[in-house]
Amino acid sequence: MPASIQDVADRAKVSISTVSRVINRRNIVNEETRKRVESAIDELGYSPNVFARGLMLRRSHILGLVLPDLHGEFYSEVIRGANLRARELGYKLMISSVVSKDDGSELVATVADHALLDGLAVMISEVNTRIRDSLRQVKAPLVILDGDIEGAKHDSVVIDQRTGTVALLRHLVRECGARRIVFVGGAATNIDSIERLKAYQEVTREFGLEVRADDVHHLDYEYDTAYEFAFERVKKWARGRTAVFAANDEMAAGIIDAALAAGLSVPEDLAVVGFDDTRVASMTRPRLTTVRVPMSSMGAAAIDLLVQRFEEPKRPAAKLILQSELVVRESCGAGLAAGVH
Amino acid sequence: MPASIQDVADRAKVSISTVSRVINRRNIVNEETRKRVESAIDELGYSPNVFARGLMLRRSHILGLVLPDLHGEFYSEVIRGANLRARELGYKLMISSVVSKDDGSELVATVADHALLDGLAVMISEVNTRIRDSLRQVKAPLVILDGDIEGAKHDSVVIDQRTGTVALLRHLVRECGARRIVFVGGAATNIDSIERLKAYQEVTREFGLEVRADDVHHLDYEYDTAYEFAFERVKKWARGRTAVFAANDEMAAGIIDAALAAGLSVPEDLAVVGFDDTRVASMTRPRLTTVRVPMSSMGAAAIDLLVQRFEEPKRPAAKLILQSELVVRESCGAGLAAGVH
DNA sequence: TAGTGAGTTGAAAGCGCTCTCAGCGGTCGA
DNA sequence: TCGACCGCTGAGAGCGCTTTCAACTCACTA
Repeated sequence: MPASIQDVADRAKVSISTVSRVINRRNIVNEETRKRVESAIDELGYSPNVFARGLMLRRSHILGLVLPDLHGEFYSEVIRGANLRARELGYKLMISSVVSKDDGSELVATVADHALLDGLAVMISEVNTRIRDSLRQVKAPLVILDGDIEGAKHDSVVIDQRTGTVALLRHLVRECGARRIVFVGGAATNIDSIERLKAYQEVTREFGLEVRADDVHHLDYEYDTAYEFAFERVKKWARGRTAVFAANDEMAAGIIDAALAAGLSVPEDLAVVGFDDTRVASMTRPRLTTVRVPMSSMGAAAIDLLVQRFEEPKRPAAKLILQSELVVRESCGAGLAAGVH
Repeated sequence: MPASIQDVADRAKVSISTVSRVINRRNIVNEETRKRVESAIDELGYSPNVFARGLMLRRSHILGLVLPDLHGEFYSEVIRGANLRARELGYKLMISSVVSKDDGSELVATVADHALLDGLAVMISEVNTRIRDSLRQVKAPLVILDGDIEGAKHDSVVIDQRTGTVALLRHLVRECGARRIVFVGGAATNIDSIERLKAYQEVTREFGLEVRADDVHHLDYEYDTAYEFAFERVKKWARGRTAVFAANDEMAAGIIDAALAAGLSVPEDLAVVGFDDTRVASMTRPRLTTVRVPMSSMGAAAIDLLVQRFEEPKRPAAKLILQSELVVRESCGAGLAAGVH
């Protein structure tokens, strides 16, 4: 049984009130008394019971982070950013994931005992009403990553995918001479995919590019799926100045490998670009032209907003927009086209 | 202010004792009363206060996971495995990292309020006395991943790196015809590196392979470092039937790319193998022959041991050994050598 | 008729802490 | 000389819960 505040008080020959005062750094304690208490604390290796404290203060200094899935570099970086910042600010981080086909009940379970959590950051990747419903019930400070819940006021961190995507696609058309762009997205309900598709439609319209019926596809963000999917089509795609815009790097890698396996060369016969700028983007050959997303900054920003909210509960809901950024490598064939033009 | 047990009691016209009994599934409550209480709970959206409960029960159902660094796929997979298993068993996971050059005090800070944590899993990657010292003070159930603390009894999960490494290196010699193996490790104090180096020495001795003074190197597990390091040496290495054994996949990828950049071909001029079987291992060209490490199983196993410990506090310290496994791809040139032999 | 025990419930203690309030001795201005 | 105030400290209430203990009701048995 660890030492309690009473043990410390006994040893220092003071009341527990005084011990409490010493701990909470109220400098209203006599110098000498304070020293006596402090050494009693040291000798007993005392540290205040978190539960008793939480019960009184209604503050746990624990923040929750809920992600769609813990797989892959993207999430790992978000966690990393959040963890570091939480540490800096004196908070602890509790992590949880929501399995993909969740109806929201699991999320509620994670969140329900929000007496435990001072605040909660949730990353939303699916347009799923159930999840939104359950989130709306959360009373603790809430930060939504990458999405929005109407009807609930909360802070949010979003990535401006549009700017990056538009820059990427314009680059494809202007610098790389693409005349047709094929879109390969994640699930049709995936928020990021939807955003990227929107930007895709915007740019194709801007340049008057023809979008054929089978130029927009929805897969699942996986390498293997993209590989198989692409393997049957790359030859067709390769006729004409076609570029493939994959909504993440993994799929782009799969498509590149499918093209190479089919005897094509990238980017000469087919340009391929990705999204996220994860580790794989610099591992493919040719290396991927992609859009960099500030993953760890997202996590850190979420924590920042949460903590700010504690300090200033009345502040109007903030929406933090993080920029995405075009990263040009070889897979788009910019160098080539520059010669052609 | 969320509803308390008293609110529920009032609404159901019973005492708080009865509410408590209903919650804790003691079936000693009258059917009818129970229903009344349950609907009161529903109507108020009541959920018990974690702190009050923790104060009484001295159990939080929160487990801690401390990792050396949250960067990279390896750790991300450990977290994932741990998170999933914790969920299954009804526990929550608190994550923290220890910055690399820590003296252990940060770790203590993470751990100190162990009233909060029911148990703790710590991954150790450096032979660092300070960290060990602070870990020895932990009284809560402790599981050490990938290391050992003498003087403290605790459960541990280790990966049998030897078996996998030996299989890998024997494969290099027997199937790929390597006559010289260069070792490129992580930091000299890194536990995994040390283990892998031991196995390296064992196999070179077994086959009577000459190990020159500059055949063993210690870098930092990074792609870039390995690339630069290798770039100056690959031509020298390539004379003779040399293979490079990098202690992780990232470095192996850097070395492959350095070799290709220097105009060599892998594995014909130089065989390169890695360790971990992370995502990059299948992204390099040629793809990496490596050793698969059960990353997410490690995390899950740690949680299992922790929970078992609660149920059976007196059980002697267990050491769970997870196997590593040789994964043969193209970078070692097995196919080639088979032809040569 | 009283005693027994099962089934069910409530009163109250107490977990370890924070915080309000009152009380101590002493100094100071009126 | 007295009240006001200051610096410091302790008593005690109370946070929301679990759990012990006693009590009450209602068969059922001796």
